[in-house]
Amino acid sequence: MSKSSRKAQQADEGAALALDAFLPYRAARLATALSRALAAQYEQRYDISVAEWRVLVHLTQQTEISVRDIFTRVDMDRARVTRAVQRLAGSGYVSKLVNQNDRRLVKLALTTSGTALASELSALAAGFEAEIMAALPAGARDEMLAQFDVIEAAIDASRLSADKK
Amino acid sequence: MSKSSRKAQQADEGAALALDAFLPYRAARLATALSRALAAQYEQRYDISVAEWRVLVHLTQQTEISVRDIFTRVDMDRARVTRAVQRLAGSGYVSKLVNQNDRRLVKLALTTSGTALASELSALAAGFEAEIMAALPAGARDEMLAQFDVIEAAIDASRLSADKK
DNA sequence: TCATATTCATTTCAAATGAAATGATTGTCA
DNA sequence: TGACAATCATTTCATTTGAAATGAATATGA
Repeated sequence: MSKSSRKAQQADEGAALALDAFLPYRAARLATALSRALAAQYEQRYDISVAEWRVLVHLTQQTEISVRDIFTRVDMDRARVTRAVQRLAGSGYVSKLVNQNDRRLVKLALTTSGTALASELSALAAGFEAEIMAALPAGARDEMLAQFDVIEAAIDASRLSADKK
Repeated sequence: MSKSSRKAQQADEGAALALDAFLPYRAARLATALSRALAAQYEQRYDISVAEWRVLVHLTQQTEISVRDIFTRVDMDRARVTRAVQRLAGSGYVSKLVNQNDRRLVKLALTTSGTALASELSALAAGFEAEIMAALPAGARDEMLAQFDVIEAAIDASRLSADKK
């Protein structure tokens, strides 16, 4: 079907929103494409879900951390973090201790094997990203991330984001 | 907590992957932030889900279309499209007829009220996007979408994406 | 033409998801 | 100090999700 023939099928009312040029839709599509492609690299090989992967990587950056610390920073539901942590603890990748300063908190940390796994996964992820980003000019990635920051800030700023969950 | 104090907590092994600078994670975060903020604008007001919204907008662009046409173009599962269509048909926004040329296919189209709703939603969505994108320099949006195209193409090209669902 | 394969939409079923409830702990303030 | 509110992690429960199964229709090719 040619592009021009499409016009004949256009709905008559008003200017139709072009979904392919609509940022929220395109962002969602990009995110699932990236997530799927990356997950295909590690899911079966390491039997790790996306949520578990995020927790693992997060623990690489900050250890001795609580469930709350993770889900506030990592854009996941509290329940999802709890479940990911349970599974990682069950597999021996993460240790769970009670924080003695505040016994409501859990003190999470990578075990030795967890650290090793996180290293492997980080390398895999970095390689994946490098391979993908090779298709773009040099500074494009950082520029893009900076723009993401601006957009997220704009969402927070305007009361567009309602009350946030 | 200062940025430098974080260093003390860093795990020792290798270079930690910075999640905040990792594109797949950032894309996912951006997508959910945009989706949530936009959905907050219409979900309760129109009682429409994200999936239904996508189907509706898609029908604005091409009418007389099948379920398959939608889910191949719109990055949704076939089941999800079927369900969204069922709900839209139940609400009287979309008509479902059997395509007489190929009776396996469903012929979807917006009803009058569906067209009206789609117009309202499109306007709402366009306004939302404009408000958000006002935070970025002029050409930034199109440039970003072009980069998304490149990234998606790179994912498809490399066998990184396994066999695609 | 007939048998088989393929394509389409839907349904089924198990797993993932997240909002709200729960129980345990700590903070607040009278 | 003690009552009440707030915070944390977990669990519960209803909903959503998507992979695979199903059934109907069409395509293929012997």
